[in-house]
Amino acid sequence: MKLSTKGRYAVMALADIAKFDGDSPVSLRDISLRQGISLLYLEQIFSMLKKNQIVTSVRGSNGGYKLTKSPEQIKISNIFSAVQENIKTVGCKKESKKGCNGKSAKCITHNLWDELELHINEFFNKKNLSDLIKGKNENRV
Amino acid sequence: MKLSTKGRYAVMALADIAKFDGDSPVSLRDISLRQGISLLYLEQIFSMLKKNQIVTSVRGSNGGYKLTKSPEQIKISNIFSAVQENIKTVGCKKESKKGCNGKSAKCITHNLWDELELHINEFFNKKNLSDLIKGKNENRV
DNA sequence: ATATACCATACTAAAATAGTCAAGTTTATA
DNA sequence: TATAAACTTGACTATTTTAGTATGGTATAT
Ligand code: FES
Ligand code: FES
Repeated sequence: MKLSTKGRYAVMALADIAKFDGDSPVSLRDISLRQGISLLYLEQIFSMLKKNQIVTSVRGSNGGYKLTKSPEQIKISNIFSAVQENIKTVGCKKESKKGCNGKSAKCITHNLWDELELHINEFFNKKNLSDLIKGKNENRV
Repeated sequence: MKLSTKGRYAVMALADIAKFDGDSPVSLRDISLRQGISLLYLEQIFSMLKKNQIVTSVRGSNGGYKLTKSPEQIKISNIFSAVQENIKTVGCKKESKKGCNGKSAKCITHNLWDELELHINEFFNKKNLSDLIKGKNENRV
């Protein structure tokens, strides 16, 4: 089990915007250069972030992206669900009565994975963008 | 991010053994039938569980597998690391000085993923097999 | 005008996953 | 002692997911 780059890059890029935020929007080109992420890949990611109102865009020369809210208000969970990289521990559908192995009842491990999912989502709900750009992270790229 | 079947099946199968534990060992054939997991896949998984002393095997007719310890003593984290399905949130090497994007420093999100990994491992350290076979799970398959 | 930067869709190589297949060895028991 | 049940090992493969590229736009500041 590992985190996908899509989710990680989304957070990384938004943290970059939060850090270099000013009057003018931040361009994907700058983020690409600073964070070492492919520009084309960033475009794909930001398309989703925009659709989900995490960022707004300014087109044209000197354009770029801005956060829709303050970094404190943007939770990691918001970002992950925007790029559709949700934590999905259980293989079985939540609404379905069927279990993960096609049986009629939920399996013996079902509650465990459900609890884990809750646990992780709690973590992502507690953390926001501003947590990343303050304190001991200050000197990070 | 999702859990692999290998890790989930390992826990499921061991919970099955814990539940049907008696004098005689539990055969993979029985587990396969009860839990709806491919027998051949189970064999692969149990090979690893045996190598890591989670189970012992009894060969021959009427053979099978037994837990090496009581269900209370077998933590989910033990099982996951035995089948090499460890949680690995960060893309970058722990010991390396380099970041996930090839840069010389750790990236701005590094601490976050590290914390998450710790968080998840804590959960898996707290949970053991006996948690699965008691209480509200009793009526589960 | 034109360069910069966002926007959208389609495509693809590589890696990981979720198994299967083949060919054994061991041992209880009929 | 024949036989079937069950463990053991290693290689193999189809499918899916991931992590991007590629192409061809549109909008706008200068
Ligand atoms: S994980 Fe939900 S039924 Fe098995
Ligand atoms: S996750 Fe470790 S440096 Fe980016």
